Amino acid sequence: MAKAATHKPEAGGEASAPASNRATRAAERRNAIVEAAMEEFIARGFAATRLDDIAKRAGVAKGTIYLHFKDKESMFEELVRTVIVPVVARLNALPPPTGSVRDLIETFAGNFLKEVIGTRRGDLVRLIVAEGPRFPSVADFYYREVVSRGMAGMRALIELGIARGEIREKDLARYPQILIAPAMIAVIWQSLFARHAPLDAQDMLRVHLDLIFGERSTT
Amino acid sequence: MAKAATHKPEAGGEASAPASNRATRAAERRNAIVEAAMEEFIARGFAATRLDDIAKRAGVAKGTIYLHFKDKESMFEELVRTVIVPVVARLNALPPPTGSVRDLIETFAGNFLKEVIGTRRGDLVRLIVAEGPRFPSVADFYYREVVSRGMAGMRALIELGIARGEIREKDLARYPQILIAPAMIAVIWQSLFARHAPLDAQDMLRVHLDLIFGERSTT
Amino acid sequence: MAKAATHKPEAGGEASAPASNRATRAAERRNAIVEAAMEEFIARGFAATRLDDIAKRAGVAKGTIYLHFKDKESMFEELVRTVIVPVVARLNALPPPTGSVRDLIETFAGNFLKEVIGTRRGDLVRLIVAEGPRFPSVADFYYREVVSRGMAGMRALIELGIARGEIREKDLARYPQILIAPAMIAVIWQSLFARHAPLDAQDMLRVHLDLIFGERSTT
Amino acid sequence: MAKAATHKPEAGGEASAPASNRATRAAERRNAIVEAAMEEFIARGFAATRLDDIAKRAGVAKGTIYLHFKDKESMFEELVRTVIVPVVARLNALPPPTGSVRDLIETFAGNFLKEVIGTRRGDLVRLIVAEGPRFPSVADFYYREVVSRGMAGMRALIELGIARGEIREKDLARYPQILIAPAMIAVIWQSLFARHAPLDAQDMLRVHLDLIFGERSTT
DNA sequence: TATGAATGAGGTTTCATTCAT
DNA sequence: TATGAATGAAACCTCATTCAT
Repeated sequence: MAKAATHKPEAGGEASAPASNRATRAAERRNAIVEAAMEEFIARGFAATRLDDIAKRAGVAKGTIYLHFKDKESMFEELVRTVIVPVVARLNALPPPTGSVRDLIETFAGNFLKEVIGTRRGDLVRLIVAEGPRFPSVADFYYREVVSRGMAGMRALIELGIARGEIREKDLARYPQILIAPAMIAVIWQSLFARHAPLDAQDMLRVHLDLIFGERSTT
Repeated sequence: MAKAATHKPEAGGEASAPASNRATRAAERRNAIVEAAMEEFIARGFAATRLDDIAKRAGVAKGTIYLHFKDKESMFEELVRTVIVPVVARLNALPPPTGSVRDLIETFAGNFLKEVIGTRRGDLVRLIVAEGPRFPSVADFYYREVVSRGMAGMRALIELGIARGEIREKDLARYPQILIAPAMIAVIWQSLFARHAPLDAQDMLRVHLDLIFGERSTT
Repeated sequence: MAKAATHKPEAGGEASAPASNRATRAAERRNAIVEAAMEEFIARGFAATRLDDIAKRAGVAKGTIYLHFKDKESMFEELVRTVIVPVVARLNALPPPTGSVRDLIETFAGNFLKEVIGTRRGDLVRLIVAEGPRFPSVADFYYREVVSRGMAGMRALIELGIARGEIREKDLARYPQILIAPAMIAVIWQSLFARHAPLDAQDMLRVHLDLIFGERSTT
Repeated sequence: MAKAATHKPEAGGEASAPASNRATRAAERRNAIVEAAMEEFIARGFAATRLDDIAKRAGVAKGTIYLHFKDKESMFEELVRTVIVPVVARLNALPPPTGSVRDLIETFAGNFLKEVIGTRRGDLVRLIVAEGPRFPSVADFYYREVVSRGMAGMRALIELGIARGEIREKDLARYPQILIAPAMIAVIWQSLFARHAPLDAQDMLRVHLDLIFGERSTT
């Protein structure tokens, strides 16, 4: 890690020039492997994914993978971690609540849908659902880092909504899952049934929020 | 094991035991294989399941599987069909709507939760979510036989609820998924996070129905 | 084992005809694998031996090896056992001592040399010396089954020789290894240095016995 | 580690430290590699030894090995030579025979046992026995430099003993191997069977010499 | 000269599928 | 029909060797 700064301290300005010492290139390779592995694992699941294909897609030799990961299982586990970390960072960087709770949730969930539905991120969720039971450590990590935090955040918002009188159903605070449920369903729906019956996730979200907050009077 | 007596059971007359003829025994074997395969596929996923284990669990020889199924893929596909058929039959045999729509849904969904959450049937749902993208024919079949019918049924109930004034949110009829969402979430939640935070699916369902129908006045 | 007699009880006389039911053929295959593995392990040592070559030499597919042995290590261990067992049987079937102790030892050791020096059996000894430290279980087995028994037998003979006045050096009974040493040396010598300086093991044995029993008066 | 100071030690004058110039450091590295390789080859045999481990143990990078040796095989061959050379030097520097032949042999063999049994040198003997057949050049070298010289020396001693009347068995001169045999056996015994039955090599040697020279009258 | 990341051939092992019995 | 031994393609993983730095 500290090595990155060692051999070629970048000389100050000028920058762009060599652009790649050993450590940098190693990190790039690792990233390429993570990228490629994500694609393959999502497309085929853990067991059916071949390291050969990951290597080919990442543009490295098979052996190179083993310089970065102990074996296929560890690769899968670390990979999920690696991909999830920025998501967590995002969650933590949420702006403080201003405006109505409904607007807040609508904005947040809207963004979520836009960034998740039909994207690789969404597929990652499905991958975790699919492989979780075989990779308890992955499920645990996902629960700890994403689910439990997300739940806590939702609960806080719901309580705020109740306090402000926007939400009437007081028991909702006990089940923040209800708030998330349609989004989850949308994610799964898209990857399984999109070609039979596409789903307008944003509109469905609006209807769902109407159930919770009551229908909008004017908008 | 008992097989010693199996080989020529009808040695006596010609039709002495019509119930236990070749066709029946074959069907029994096929059932045993289906049962065993379900368990294994659910426990390990398609790719990681070994035919050896299925055969062992079913108490047949490995070769026997190939007398009933063309290959592993076909077995998986047929198997999902086989298991789903009774579910569909159930859906079709629903009693005509009597009483309030809410009671109807509550009863139905309550039963559903009881029979699905934490049972092999629930795992089947997760299995389809997991393997669907690799088995479009499975996803298609599931959509056609279960999802689309379920959706249609839900939509009909919702429209009835709207007509009777039990449901205020008219747009809900466009998204019957919202009605199902918490149940789906509960299924997935149980298999991934039950040990971190068990979920009272029945109670969550009640809260969700309160959102849709309004809180119960007396009960 | 008992299966060998099951399916085709050989019909009485006639014999030669089918000659090979399933169990028999399996045993033949196993033998072929053991034979081939011996050759390869002796020629290259454990680590450098390829299962591919063993399979090829045995005339079976690579996978077949795994029907008989758990993995390469177990194969090596079981193989040494398999090959050593008849040797042990031989040792146990030695005739009771008649004639002079010297004649007895000379005959026995002579036969030993004839059957071991320059044969695969001799190479097995070298193999055990070579791989023993990496396969304690093999060394243990060899010590228990062959070495300790051989030592005990030698000691008994030496004590008999001392009692009869044929052997003067009483302490020899404490080191039966001395009796064996030249034979062992001969085995190793042949496989390492034969082409530089062939060794007449039988004659060397005679000289060694002269040291122990005194030179023969007439012969 | 300490390497930080290594890079330019002679920065001062031009010949400030002639002892620690490039050539010397290279030789030191080569020695470290030889040492480390010996340990590893002895512990695992040729094929199972990894250059990675040798490099790690020697404290150099893997690539450095290739600056000193062409490849793994050459390294093994050169290494045996390197380690054996001092042994040969020792043999050549033996003091001229004074005192009785028995004392001479007893002293020499006693020292040999002390320095070889249970030491790395003894393991080297076993290593050569183990790998010799796969490395004829090693066996040849060992025969030429050590065995044949040792044999010649032993033979001279035996002839001296016969001439002086200390040894009665005249044919012994044809088989100096007999003199060495117990020592060889002891070496092998220790590395294979020490934990089952430790062997007092010095005492066994004494008994063996008693056989050759006759029991000591007084001592 | 020294490094160690990268390579890829080659090894062990697994497992879906076949087929003689 | 049923069996299960046998097959061999293909997977994962290792490690001697190379080469840019």
